Amino acid sequence: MSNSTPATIEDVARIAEVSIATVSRAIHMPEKVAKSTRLKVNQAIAITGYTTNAMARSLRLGRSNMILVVAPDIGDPNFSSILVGLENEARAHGYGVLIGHTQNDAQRGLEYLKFFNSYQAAGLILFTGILPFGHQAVTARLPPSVGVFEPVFNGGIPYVGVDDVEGARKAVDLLISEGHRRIAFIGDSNTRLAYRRRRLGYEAGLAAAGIPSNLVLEGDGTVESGRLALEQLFMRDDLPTAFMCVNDQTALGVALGLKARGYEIPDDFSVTGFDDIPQASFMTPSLTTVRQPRTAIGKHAMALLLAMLSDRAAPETEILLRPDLVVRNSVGPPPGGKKR
Amino acid sequence: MSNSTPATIEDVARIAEVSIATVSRAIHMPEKVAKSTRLKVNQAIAITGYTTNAMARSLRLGRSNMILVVAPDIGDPNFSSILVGLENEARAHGYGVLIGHTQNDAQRGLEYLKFFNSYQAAGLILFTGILPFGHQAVTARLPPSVGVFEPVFNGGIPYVGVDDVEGARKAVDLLISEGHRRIAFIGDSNTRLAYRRRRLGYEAGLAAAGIPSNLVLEGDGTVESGRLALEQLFMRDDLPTAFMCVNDQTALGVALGLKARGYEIPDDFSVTGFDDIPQASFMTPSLTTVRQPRTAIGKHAMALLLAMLSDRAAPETEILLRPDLVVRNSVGPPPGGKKR
DNA sequence: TTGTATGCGTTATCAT
DNA sequence: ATGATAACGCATACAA
Repeated sequence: MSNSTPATIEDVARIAEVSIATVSRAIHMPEKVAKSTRLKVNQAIAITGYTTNAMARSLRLGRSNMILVVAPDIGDPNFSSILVGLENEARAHGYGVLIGHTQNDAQRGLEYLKFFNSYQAAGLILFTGILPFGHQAVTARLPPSVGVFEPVFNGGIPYVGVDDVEGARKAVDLLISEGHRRIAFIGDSNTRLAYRRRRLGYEAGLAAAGIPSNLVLEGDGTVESGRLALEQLFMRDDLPTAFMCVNDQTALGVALGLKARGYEIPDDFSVTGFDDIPQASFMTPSLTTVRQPRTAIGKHAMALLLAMLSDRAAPETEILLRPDLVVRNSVGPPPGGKKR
Repeated sequence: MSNSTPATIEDVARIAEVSIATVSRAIHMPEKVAKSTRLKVNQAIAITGYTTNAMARSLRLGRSNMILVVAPDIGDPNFSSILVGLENEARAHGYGVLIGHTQNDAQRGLEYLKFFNSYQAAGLILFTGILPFGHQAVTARLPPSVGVFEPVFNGGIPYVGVDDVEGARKAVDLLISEGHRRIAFIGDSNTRLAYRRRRLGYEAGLAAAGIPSNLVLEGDGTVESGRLALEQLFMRDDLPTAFMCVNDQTALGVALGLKARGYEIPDDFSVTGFDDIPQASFMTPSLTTVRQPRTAIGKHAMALLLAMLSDRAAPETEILLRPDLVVRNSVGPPPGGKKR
């Protein structure tokens, strides 16, 4: 059965009593081979337990069936669920997933470019908003690539993400429908497009309800920044009845700060987040937030990349998935009751 | 600069005006080559931006420098931090990390054996406690493999984990030192060795303090099972003052159940967990638990595997890292106050 | 429909 | 210290 050295195409050919060319054809172009021979070959494959040597194949083809997935931080809790989608889709099409994380280190990014080259990877999935390798030099002829979450700096690379505007809009709309009029937005001043779009959704919602622009504070997306923003608001004595946060971490910070000051959520204040990270459902109160369909994003990103590899058709440049509002317990009517 | 087709060893040889054999030597056995030639070669490499074609190399060597990491569920939040350790260590030694998840599906496991073969992976990191491929057939000659968290069923494979007994011991000892005497253990009836060991630590702690064996309930490690175990205890009207849980999920379930019944933690009951999953620090109250040094586990596992690959020395069979007790706010003295 | 033969880029063996 | 060359396993152009 499993002999010391893996069976090669020659072993199969010998047993099937055909040439190696025929074996190769039987595998890759079955219709070009007589039914009877095909049968013999398949039997021989079964007997030997033959598996194509991917290295030899890639060498011959000048391209491997591996996809390199580069993320700034593979330890990010959001990353794994995306990875699931990526991996499933890749595997289903006979591709392997090679992972690497850059730790936001440009040097490391360059290393990965070499790596990519060395492994003749067929394509690239990019998690960072920016190209991990020096833009200028490489941008010209980049391998088939797909971004996840947001456009890759310098453009030209299609990406799969979530409709942040719509997601944010759903959150404000909920708040407004509960009767809130003074709604603060705790944003993220980083340049990530996703964050800017969430703010856009917030503003659009306000505008649609005829509410003049409200309080916007920019943090940096961390728990701490949520807490800080809250303190600022208290200092300015300019309190909203609801806090709409650019992500769940920020919302967590706000919730923690509110609790520390002795307030109850959602009785005294309402809070919403964005992303639906795992702990969102375990906070007290559990957080009303906007869910990123992570596995689906991974799946779509990989599917798009694979499509680019087979067709040479110009890919869609942007695929936005529909985010869902996850209603939990951090939102209620404002203290004075539902205004209208 | 970055030409349409990557530079090969021949390009380098031509520019350096040496043979390809010399280039190869200059790279892999620099001491066997004259200093002056070495210099020329290095310059040529710099000029061309040459990177070894990993496919060709692997084909020639009969083995690639890729490590296959197989986990039952790469979406598990615990997985990513381990992955960081694995990836860093691998990369530092010039290895790539190929990932796959079996979804606990035996069929999928078999598929990965083929995959492993096809990619000529140099080694295997196993997350499951059991071999993903049919044991009997393959066990005989398995590739160099290392388990993570716990021994791989059927043994023979070294693994890196945490000292569960010691970790559990630290938790009971804390509880005991706070004055608790009636300490329930909510376990996990699954066959995972780690879980059994945690119970062992619990019993050892009790024994050391001269406390007769207490209440042990077996769940299945889920949030729900924690809640259920709690209900059973209430039904039996046989309440402890502290709940020591086999993992954080279970502890979460217990905490939720306690809260639902209107009790305060840690005033009415103390609760401990194990693992230190991300949400442990965000629960209210934050959970006192035992931390798995995840990144370190990954790092050690990969280091061990790599060592096995270079030395052919028989590896240590078990590496147990020291777990740390993370003291947060879910433990206090029992209601009656610290006894004796 | 099938077989023969070439080359993909390396490393290692054997000469020199 | 260096060079020529074979072989790794495969896919395909070309011949039959």
